Amino acid sequence: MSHNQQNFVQQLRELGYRVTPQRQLIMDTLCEMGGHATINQIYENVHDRAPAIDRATIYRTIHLFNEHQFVLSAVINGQTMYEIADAHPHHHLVCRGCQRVIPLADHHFHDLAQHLREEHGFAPDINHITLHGLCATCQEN
Amino acid sequence: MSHNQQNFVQQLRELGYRVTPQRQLIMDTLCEMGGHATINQIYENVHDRAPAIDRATIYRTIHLFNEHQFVLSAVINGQTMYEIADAHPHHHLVCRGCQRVIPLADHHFHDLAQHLREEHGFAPDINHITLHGLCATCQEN
DNA sequence: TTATTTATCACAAAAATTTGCAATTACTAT
DNA sequence: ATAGTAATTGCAAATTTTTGTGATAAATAA
Repeated sequence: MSHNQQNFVQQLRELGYRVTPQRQLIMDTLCEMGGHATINQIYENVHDRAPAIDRATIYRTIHLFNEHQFVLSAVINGQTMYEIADAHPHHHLVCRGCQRVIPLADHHFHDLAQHLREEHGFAPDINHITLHGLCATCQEN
Repeated sequence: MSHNQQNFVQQLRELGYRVTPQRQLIMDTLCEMGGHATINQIYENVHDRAPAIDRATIYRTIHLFNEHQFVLSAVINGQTMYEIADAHPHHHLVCRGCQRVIPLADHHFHDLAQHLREEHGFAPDINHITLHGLCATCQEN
């Protein structure tokens, strides 16, 4: 029932999709879960409230949401994690040594994004970029 | 049998892994395939030459190679693609409208990488970054 | 409201990926 | 060379993800 939720209903309809109880519940659940969640965690949360909802519906819905950027995805430590796209774009550095996730402010990608727009006419999705690498600690080992 | 291959054998041993015929054949195959390949394409190529090699071995081996950056992965159009890590780092812009893949030269990430190193002590893997977004053509629609 | 249309759903089946395990084989040290 | 050891493999089973399909229900128009 958040502000996001209102937009979401309207946008779904504009895109020609139907607003079903399943989709609304899944979106509600995602909002309440907050941070990163796996498909299975999402399923379990949804299933607690509506046991009849099938896994296939979770998969199809999350993919639909992701396709239209209602939900963002990132592969962290081999697991695909999903997160609601909110008003605070942020990025992650994932260390492949210790699997630590370091949040990164938005502005670091501004120059790059601007360059891509100007030189390539390409509008990058820069709401949620995940870069992998090695953190300071793990570089020493 | 390429130059890569020599390094690869040595590096595998240094990391404490064994150099098996399976691993060598999979590496050979990846070298010969060149560009992006799905797990299934890799399996089929390997299977043609060595039918006894199981899919599980392909999965385990590709994941091992990816973990140690012998092989790079990128999710393109929902499919995970694998590619040998070669001497020519490059990046991709993937359009989520038309699924077109636009190659991008290495130097665009230099500033960003330097910043991450200096400010966060983080050493990013910038050999093969994939950014998603909308290309010039698809933005008009 | 009610009827019509068609996207979406639950279920089942298929396909893809991961995991457990006994047999094999690469490496190491004798 | 040979023996010892431990990682790796193929196979089978388990798990996860995707897909096909008839029944259901959301949107639209009368």
